[in-house]
Amino acid sequence: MAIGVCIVEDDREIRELLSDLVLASGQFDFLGGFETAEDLMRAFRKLQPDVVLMDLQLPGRSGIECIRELKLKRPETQFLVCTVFEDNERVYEALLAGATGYMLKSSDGNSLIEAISSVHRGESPMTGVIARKVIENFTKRKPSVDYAEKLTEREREIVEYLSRGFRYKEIASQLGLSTETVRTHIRNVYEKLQVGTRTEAINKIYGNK
Amino acid sequence: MAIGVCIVEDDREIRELLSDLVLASGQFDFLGGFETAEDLMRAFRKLQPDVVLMDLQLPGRSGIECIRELKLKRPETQFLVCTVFEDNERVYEALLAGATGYMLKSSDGNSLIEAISSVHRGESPMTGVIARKVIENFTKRKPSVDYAEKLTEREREIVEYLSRGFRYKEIASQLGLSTETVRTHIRNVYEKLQVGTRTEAINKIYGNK
DNA sequence: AATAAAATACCACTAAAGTAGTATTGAATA
DNA sequence: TATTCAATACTACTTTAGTGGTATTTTATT
Repeated sequence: MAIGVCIVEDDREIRELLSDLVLASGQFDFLGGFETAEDLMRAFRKLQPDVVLMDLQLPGRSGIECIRELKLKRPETQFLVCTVFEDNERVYEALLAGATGYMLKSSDGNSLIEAISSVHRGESPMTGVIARKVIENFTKRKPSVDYAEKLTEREREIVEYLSRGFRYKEIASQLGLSTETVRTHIRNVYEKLQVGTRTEAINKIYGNK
Repeated sequence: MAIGVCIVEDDREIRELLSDLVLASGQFDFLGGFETAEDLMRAFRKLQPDVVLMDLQLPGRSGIECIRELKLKRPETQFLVCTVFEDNERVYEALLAGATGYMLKSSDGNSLIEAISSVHRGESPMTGVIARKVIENFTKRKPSVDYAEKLTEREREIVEYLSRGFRYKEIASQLGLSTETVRTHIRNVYEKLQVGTRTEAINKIYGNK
């Protein structure tokens, strides 16, 4: 069964160029070219594409937002960004949103065709320049602040239980405390972390984001 | 001025194969092949290579340790890993240590030659498979497919919001639903995952550690 | 055309989480 | 020694989360 491919690109000429490329290769099932993110989003459910070749700068909703939403709906679809930009910020955003490949419009046709197969195989095609940006971005990512350090021993202990989904009274009985004490500790933790719920606290400390 | 290249590889046959490749290309100034990390480290100061082609599994000190030390001494030198391994952990470690390219021994000669020029130009040559691992490593939040698969589109979407700590009514307004609908979806999610709280659901899907 | 699954929505209820204020005790420390 | 911090604990209250039952509409599938 052929790989279903959609293209989102506002410039008509480029869109047709890409469509021709995909069609001419004979390896894909071309499902359609779209001018805007909204157009794709409307058709997405019906088409269920395997790969979406996506420009980032679009009229209306940005390609990045579009990827974020659609990737949630259907994680199997691979989003291959194809744009003229290769600035750090955009690459980073796109990948965080769920893109798994990042190519430049200046790439030659064969590379693009190969990139489409490649993302579909579960790889992440990208140029060496972009790969370097990705690496720089993620080797520099430091654990910002160690929130856990702000907490006392007891608080850390309790947060650990919190993160496992224990109830206040369960934590209390585990640690031999009163439920009210647990409640107080948690209140203090939230105050220190500047959060208001269990989930926010866990995300802040264990960095689930 | 030609690019100065060193090779570190314990297998003599492969080392000579790589040396020949580098020499035959005519693009590089081949500075020497080394059997161990220690050997390179002794000669490093004198040679001041632009690019080091480096195996990771070596007798004595590991390639990763070697990169860590030498990259500190001379950041201009680009370390291009060339190994048989492409497991997540090793890729991650090598890049953190200061490698900027990661190729497989199974690559063909031309790709390797091109990769050497590429790292020297400030790019990060790597295969699509490795790029995917890098991306996965730094975007995290890889929902366990087994559980996520059991959920419908809408449910996955809502769980994502849940995991970020949104309240029912916040999710509802984000998605343009009634709070009661959100509540119903979440109830169904809990039923499918056999859990009873938000935190348990998140841990089951996104994996707590 | 009939059926199943997904998405939507409501009511009523209980349990748990979170907010606010306060207080006591022991240990460390300025 | 006076003070701060960590740990303990209480009352009283509001908000959010989770449970159970039910029902309508749309979309896919047989």
